[in-house]
This record gives sequence, structure tokens and C-alpha cells, in this order.
Amino acid sequence: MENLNEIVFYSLDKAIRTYRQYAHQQLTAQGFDVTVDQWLVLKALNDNPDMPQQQIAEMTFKDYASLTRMIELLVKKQYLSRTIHPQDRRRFTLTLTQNAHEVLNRMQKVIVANRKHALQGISEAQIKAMHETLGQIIQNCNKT
Amino acid sequence: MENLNEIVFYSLDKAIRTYRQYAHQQLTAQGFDVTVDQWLVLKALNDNPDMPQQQIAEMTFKDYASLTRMIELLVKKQYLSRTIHPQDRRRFTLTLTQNAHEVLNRMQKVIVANRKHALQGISEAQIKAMHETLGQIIQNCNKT
DNA sequence: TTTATTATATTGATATATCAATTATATTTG
DNA sequence: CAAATATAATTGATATATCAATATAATAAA
Repeated sequence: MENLNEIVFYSLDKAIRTYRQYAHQQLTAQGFDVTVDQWLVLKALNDNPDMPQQQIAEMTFKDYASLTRMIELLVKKQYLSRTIHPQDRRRFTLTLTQNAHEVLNRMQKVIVANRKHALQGISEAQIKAMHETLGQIIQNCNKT
Repeated sequence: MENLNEIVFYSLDKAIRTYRQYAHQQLTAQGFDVTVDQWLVLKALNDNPDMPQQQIAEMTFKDYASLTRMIELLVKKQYLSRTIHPQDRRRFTLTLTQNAHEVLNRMQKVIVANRKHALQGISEAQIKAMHETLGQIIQNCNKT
């Protein structure tokens, strides 16, 4: 019991990696060329149209630099269009293309199915408990 | 309550990222030039001297290709020495240098403190429950 | 024993993570 | 208004993740 604390972070790491692998496999198997991370960014941009990139980055748990590069990629893939922001010329207005909307719609079913698959046999109560524990860990690690 | 399932993976992701950031900060603050991942690989190699890289990779949840590159780095940093395996010339024997042993010893205290910090205010029972839930997720995602 | 197959590890290409430095623009302050 | 400061985003350098392809050696099959 003494070393239980010591390995829970490995399980955490392993669980999220295993889930990501599974989710990615399902998506590519269905012919989507959007990664889980790219999906997350598109979703966040879609739900928060006029939000600065930095806040999108925080919302998606991504580094600013990473986000910049992901956005470049999504523009190149023609899922995003980037125009200068009318009020603040340091910023950009990022708009999802029609193509992006279609892909998001088609992906939704797979995403939901992935989560359901990953949570098979786990009760709402367990999920809630884990959620709370994770919240505590996040809080702890944000303190010095 | 309906969308609880849908966000637990974000919390998972966020928790492990936040923990890694915290752990990394603590290590660099104490002057260590070994990342958490590198530490994990050194530890695994130390505990399993004659194990093939593929198994080390599985044990550390790393991709084979990633591991190859991490090992290169660790050799360059003079934490590992690499010699051809006497029984199987496709393989290498990886040995920790004296320097690596010393660093591992000195890091141990910080690593343990990091985990303790991250788990403040969380009971053994909660940790155990989370551990089980994570195990179930891992199992689920390893099935088709 | 030669060939085919399998196993071990590396390499290349691309995506993401992180830190530090930089550019461009806005805002504040003197 | 001009200088200092702050903000938004990008860029560079390095580390890691992932997939596909390759090289080399070991083993199995013909």
C-alpha cells in the first residue's frame, strides 16, 4: 500500500496515452485527417469565435507556441481562415471553413463513441470521484 | 451531470500535464538537467539491466522510436554507455554511468516530494479508487 | 544450406511540448 | 505627445510522439 501513491501518476500517464491512441486509431480508421488535438482546437475556436489565441491555448491546455503551429497547419489544411482582427491588429480573427464545420459534424459521433468505449463498466459515481481527485491534483500542482 | 463523461478526459489530460510541469519546474529549480521522461528511462534501465529496448519502451509507455532518441541523448549526456550485446548482435547493452547513479540518487528526494505535493489532501482510498478506474480505462482502450 | 520470416533497433517525416527570445501593436505614464 | 511598459502572436531550438520505411541480425522453413 505504501507505494500506491508512487505509481498513480504512471497509471494517469498510461491511461491518457492509451485513450489517445485508441481515439486516434478510430478517427483514422474512419478516414478523418484531423488529430484529436486538432479537433480540440477547432472545437474551441468554433465555440469561442472572438477569443484571443492565448485563451484558446489555456482552454485546450496547449502551449501558445504549440497553438500557433497547430493553427498554421489547420490553415494549410483549409480548415481555418485567418484574417487580421478589426479592433486589434496584433490579433487574428480565426474562422472555421465550411469544410471544418462538416468534418466536425461528422466526427462528433466517433468522438462520443470513443469516450463511451473508454468508460465502459465505470459508474457515474466513479467518474465523478476521479474527476474530483484530478481537480485536487491540478490545484496542488498549480501551487508552489 | 450529463456531460460529466465528456470532460473527464480533459481533466485527465490537464492533470497529467500540470503535474509534469510542476515536476519539471522543481527539477530544474534544483539544478538537474534530466527531464522527468529521461529519469523514467534511466530508472527503468537501472532496474532492468539486460532488458531489450522494446520492453523498456513498453514499461515506460514510450514509442520505440522515441526511446531510441532518448537513449542517444542520454549517451551524449554521458548518463548511459552503449555496447553491443554479447549474445545478440542486434541488441545493445545499456549501462548507467557512475554519473547517472549519482544523479538518480540525488533526484530521488525531489521526485518523492513532487508526488507528495501533488497528492496533498487526497486520501489513500481516493487514490486507490482512481487507480482502479484508470486501470479500467486502460483495459477498455486496449480492446477493439 | 539457402531462403523466407521474424525480431531488434534505427531513421525520416511530421506533429506537438516547452522555454526563451523576438516582432508588432496597444496602452500607460511622464 | 514621446518613452516606457504591456500584450498578442510568432520564431528558434530542443525534446518527445507517432507512423512508415529501412537495416541488420537471428531464427525457421524449404
